[in-house]
Amino acid sequence: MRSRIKNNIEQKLNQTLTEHEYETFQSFLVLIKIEKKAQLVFEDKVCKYLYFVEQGVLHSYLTDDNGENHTIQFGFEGHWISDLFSFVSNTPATFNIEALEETEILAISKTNFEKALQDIPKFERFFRILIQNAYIQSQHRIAKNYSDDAEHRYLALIKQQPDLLQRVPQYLVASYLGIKPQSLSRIRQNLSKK
Amino acid sequence: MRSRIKNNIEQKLNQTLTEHEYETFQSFLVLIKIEKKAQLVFEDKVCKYLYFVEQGVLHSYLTDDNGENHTIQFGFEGHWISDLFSFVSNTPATFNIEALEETEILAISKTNFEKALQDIPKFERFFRILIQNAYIQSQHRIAKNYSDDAEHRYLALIKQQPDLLQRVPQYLVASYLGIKPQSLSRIRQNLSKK
DNA sequence: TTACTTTATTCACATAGGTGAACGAAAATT
DNA sequence: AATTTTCGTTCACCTATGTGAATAAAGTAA
Repeated sequence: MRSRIKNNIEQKLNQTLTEHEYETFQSFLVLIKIEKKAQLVFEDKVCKYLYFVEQGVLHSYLTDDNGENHTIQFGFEGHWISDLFSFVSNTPATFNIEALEETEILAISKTNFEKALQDIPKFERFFRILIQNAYIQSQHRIAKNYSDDAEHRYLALIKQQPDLLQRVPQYLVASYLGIKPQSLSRIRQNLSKK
Repeated sequence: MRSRIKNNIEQKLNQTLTEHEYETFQSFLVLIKIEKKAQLVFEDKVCKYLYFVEQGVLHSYLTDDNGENHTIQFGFEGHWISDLFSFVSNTPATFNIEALEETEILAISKTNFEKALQDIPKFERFFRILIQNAYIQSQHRIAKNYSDDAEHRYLALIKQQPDLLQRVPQYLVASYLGIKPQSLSRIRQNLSKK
């Protein structure tokens, strides 16, 4: 299996993995292929894996009391996605995770996750750094949501990820920005007038 | 030094620390006492420590392009606070951190943080769990900001932390909720009519 | 190709929250 | 105690985004 995951780990650790370490870790992973629109994690069911996206895109979203969906995160190839709280606490998930394209994923179960942490000392460090980066991003996202209006958030997003609108439908981008699709249309219209 | 920090660590690890481990870790910490309104971390200066609040309250906030402050996080006793990105990457902070009361803090420098990770194997795990919890909270905060209006967020906040308004001024609570002080006043007025 | 479904746009109107000012109350300072 | 500063409230008006409907465009299936 030739995977992006080795690079992902080595880059975060800032050191290479030995053959043995990588082989061991690899043996903990399961390869999953799912169709567009297939659902990987269900609200109210325990999320039993951490997922690494090998190829494709997923998104995690939550359904609110009005039945509306809010996209919390996109997971493109080379990124990890899960309902972390559900995973670590064995409680029902609050998020759903669904494929936006035909997608290949590497999944690690909780048992294997714990084995990896025990058997390969570097992995405790790897996961700390992985989560640390995710946390930092999350804090900055909160900060931006407080200080910038939707137009600025949209511009920043497409600047940072120019291919986003080619990969995911616009109404999900709107959802991720915290606005309605009509509002994103309006913003785009205003921008095109400028 | 009789500190809350031992409990904090043992509770997250779900196991006790040996005398030696705790002594070692303790030797890495510096006790700082600061006055109300004293500033611990400055936007644009590198944040060189992780802080554990022994007694008192701090808040981290960011100043936007309009010169307005947005409170990102409160740090009450028993919690950790820092500008994590600045700390790990040695770049200027984006957040300020300031005391809201006379406050006692335990600070760990980057050098000592790295020593702790190396010398005490449990600590890599401890910090992973610490950050993991913070990340999970942060994700849920983003989710709630998307699905709930300011009134619901306010009610959830004071339910979860009933003494908050006794400890910090109302305009900072408004800021944390992502609204203006006048709007929080209006919300409270509406609620009192119900 | 045709039919069907999903997605994007536009519009008129509604609403939550922002703005700036005025005021009083509380807290800090002298 | 007197003064000054900070904080919370209220109000009238404003603006960004939401709402619901109509329509068009794009994508998918038959």
